[in-house]
Amino acid sequence: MTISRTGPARRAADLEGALTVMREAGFRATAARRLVLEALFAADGPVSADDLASGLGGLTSRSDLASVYRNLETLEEIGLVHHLHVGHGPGLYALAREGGREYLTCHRCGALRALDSSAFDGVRAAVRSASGYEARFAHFPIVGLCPDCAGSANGNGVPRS
Amino acid sequence: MTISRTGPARRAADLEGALTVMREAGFRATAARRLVLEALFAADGPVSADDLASGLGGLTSRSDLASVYRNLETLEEIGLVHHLHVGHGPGLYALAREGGREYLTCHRCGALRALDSSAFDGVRAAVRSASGYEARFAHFPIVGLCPDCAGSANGNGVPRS
DNA sequence: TTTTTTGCAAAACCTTTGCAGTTGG
DNA sequence: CCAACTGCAAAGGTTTTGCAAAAAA
Repeated sequence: MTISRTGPARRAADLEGALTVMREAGFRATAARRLVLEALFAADGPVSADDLASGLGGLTSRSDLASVYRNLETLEEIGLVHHLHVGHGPGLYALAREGGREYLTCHRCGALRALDSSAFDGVRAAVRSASGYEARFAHFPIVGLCPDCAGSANGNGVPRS
Repeated sequence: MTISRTGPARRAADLEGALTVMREAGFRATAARRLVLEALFAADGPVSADDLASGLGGLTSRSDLASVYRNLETLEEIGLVHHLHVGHGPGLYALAREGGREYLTCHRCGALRALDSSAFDGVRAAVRSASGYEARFAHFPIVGLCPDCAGSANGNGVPRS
């Protein structure tokens, strides 16, 4: 499957709530899925599939990378998870939130900033007026220079993309 | 090398002009570079390294993919070429243009639209006001629904990202 | 001649897939 | 019990790298 047909964001308060949602959606509550969800709840921002499979460096238990990918896809179909792509790195996954979040990332320092979708309404209007496109920054963030990097002069530092 | 330190856009009118710029920058004018440049001049939009190595499907001569990648990197350092990333696909390369171009792409149909950087000034202002970030859409385009796809209802079709 | 560049092959990186064995319901 | 799911291993697509041979200046 090449397409991830993302469902609407469905918020679960905790692990058990998420597993209940899974069962209601007709999926099984397996150990592998529990591990992925535990790691997602433990993470404090979007993380890679490899981070999740590695147990976030000791925070949670290790699991199989292929299963993590398969389960992330399933969780995303259900609407419990969403993912985005930052620069040249691996895809990043996070628990979905009510209303949705969209992102900005700094090409100099790699900072990733998440805002509620509504914060981008003005940007969307500007894009619409410039091009007619209806922009979304949930899956591919806006890339630019963050205020910190813009502040610290310009010629030094190691750009990340 | 992980970083492509893009030089300022430097426009060359034709193949020989581009090779002259290369020599002035201290690089050799080799057959492999000539092939890459020929293909870039022949292409009518951003194309992948593989497209270039394959001779654009018969339009130009085939060449070695690894050399194409190395030469694209060199050409980008010099400022003759720039590249961007669209969705999940391979990187796309094009000859640089005066003033620079930035992009929008449609996540439904894959359309890629290039505009002069100045067309994005309003968008940049909106991003600055929402977040303080100084946005650039030259390397990672704005992703959204193009007017055509937005027009043709919404439920069908095959999304490309 | 000598330093740069090439072409091939192999590796690296992220992600997907095939399949036999396991498990949740 | 049996369809859904797992874990491993292998493959896929893009890009990078090592290295001996070739070629530009």
